[in-house]
Amino acid sequence: MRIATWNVNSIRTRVGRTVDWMVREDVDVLAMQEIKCKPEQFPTELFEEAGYELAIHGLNQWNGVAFASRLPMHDVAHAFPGMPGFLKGAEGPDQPQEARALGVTVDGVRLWSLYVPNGRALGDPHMVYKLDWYDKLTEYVRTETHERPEVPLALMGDFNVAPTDADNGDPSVVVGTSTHVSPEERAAFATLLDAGLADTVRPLVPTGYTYWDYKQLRFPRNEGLRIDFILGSAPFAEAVTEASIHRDERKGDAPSDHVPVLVQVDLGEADDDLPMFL
DNA sequence: ATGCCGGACCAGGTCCGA
Repeated sequence: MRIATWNVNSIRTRVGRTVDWMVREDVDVLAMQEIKCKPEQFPTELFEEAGYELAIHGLNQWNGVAFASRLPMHDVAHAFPGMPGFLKGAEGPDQPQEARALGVTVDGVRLWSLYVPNGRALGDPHMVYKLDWYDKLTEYVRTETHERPEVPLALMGDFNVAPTDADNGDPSVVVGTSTHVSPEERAAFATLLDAGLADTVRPLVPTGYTYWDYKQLRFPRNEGLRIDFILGSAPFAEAVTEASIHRDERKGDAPSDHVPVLVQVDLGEADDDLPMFL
């Protein structure tokens, strides 16, 4: 199974190149972020013509997550348990949830398309929200991997953290003043992994970024960030046989500022002729 | 660098992103 994630930064603007890439790369399941539309506005036709069905979670022009899959999707969830909400000008629990998470099960694999809050600035209430979001996501992963350790689980999406200095090639993103690289955000990301996930791409793709700012010639200068990940529980991560970051998708007309990240997962199939009797 | 791009709203100006 070939599984990918892509922050498309408006699916209505990017539908052509998104479907073209999926067909070219033989993608079975794509997790999208920042679709920036409601389900009734989603351009479904090109996906369906290419043989994909859709699961869409969008509330307005902000955020929005979706899946396109060639295989049937089950158990669709519009939030993970305990997922925080956020309301501008208000703090505290029980605020309305934004469209930042979508869960589906495909071929026995639990998949999430996640758009982690940006944080906006160090000290901004939105940063408190971001860190709380990480806390609650971590708690979900702990519970899930403890209760169902045999179920392959993958968190895919835009995590809005560059976990190490090697993941930050943007000279304007500086530890001490910038979001995405602060010790608190990096600790939150590390704690999420400690809950039972592995970065499935890094071991196979040791360098490269997944995002370049539109401004300041960041892409031609290759001054980007690696903030888009496919994080897998043990049974998922052990089944990853290939991984790639598709830098070329940042080129050409009207690209997203993010590029897709793809893994090949070879999970044991019931019809395999493996020597199970051993 | 707090908005130099780019998208959504929807008609000129604001909000948002990392």
